[in-house]
Amino acid sequence: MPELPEVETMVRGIRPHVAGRVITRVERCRCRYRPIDVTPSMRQIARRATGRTIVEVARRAKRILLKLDSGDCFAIEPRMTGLMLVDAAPDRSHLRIRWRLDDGNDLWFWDRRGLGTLRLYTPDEYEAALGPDRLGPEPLDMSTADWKQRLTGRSREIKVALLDQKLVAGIGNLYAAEILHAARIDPRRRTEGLSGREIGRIAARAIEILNEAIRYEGSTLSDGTYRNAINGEGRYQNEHRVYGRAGQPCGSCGKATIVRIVQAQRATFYCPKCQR
DNA sequence: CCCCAGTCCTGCGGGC
DNA sequence: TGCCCGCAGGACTGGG
Repeated sequence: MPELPEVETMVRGIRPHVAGRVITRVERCRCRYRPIDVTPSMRQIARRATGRTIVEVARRAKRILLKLDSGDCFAIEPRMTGLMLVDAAPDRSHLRIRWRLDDGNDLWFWDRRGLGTLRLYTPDEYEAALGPDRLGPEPLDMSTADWKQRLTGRSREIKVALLDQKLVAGIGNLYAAEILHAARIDPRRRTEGLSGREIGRIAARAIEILNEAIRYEGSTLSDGTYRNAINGEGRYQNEHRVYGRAGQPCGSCGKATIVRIVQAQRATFYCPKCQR
């Protein structure tokens, strides 16, 4: 499930192979599955992107950005099982989009479940879709004051709030659990009831956990889906303290057992002793 | 405002 | 051994 660290790992992995290259062709792959959601049409995309140079490879929240010399920008959203790869893939049957580059290499979008999306935005469209009105700030750029300001005015469970991409953009189910465990906050706590000190812990631990996960190249779960740009596995799954560990002893206190509950129809894992 | 259920989709693992 | 069903949860939508 690519979240911020996994998407950042993909961006860093493809960047040296892709930045500065000219797109000689962009096409849908022949695929027996339903085609992924692409806007505008593939014909329009090919017309606007062919012959263009990729001037920048970046990340916004959970999307990979390929900025072109025309000002247009590809935004690839992997959602659950999407991957960006260079001359590699877990298998060929789930390849979805191919960018042919002027050095003969191929950039691929691979997606098993096909929930991912491809967009080609003009600068105005980019602002409308991914600008500050639609998407919250990057958690790695947020201060405690930013968190306080954005958490006030509404009340809901803090775990649910962390998944709200308008509040903070890039955190998903796995890292929300790990951040709240590191911050020692019960995921069921209401945002209005959090003290300044507790919000400060969330701000600090979010940066620590996300940066650590980036250093480990993200989390490859037991389904093996997530891969880096050359089809290698992440290593952060070995560092998980709570996610997917229901029934196991908490790695921090060593006494309590990790509990699994459901919030907003998603699994939440936490330690009832460490997290209050 | 808040919360919930349903939608897209495929693969896998548990239970029988 | 084989089959079925539930689960995984990204973002979004519509209803209460």
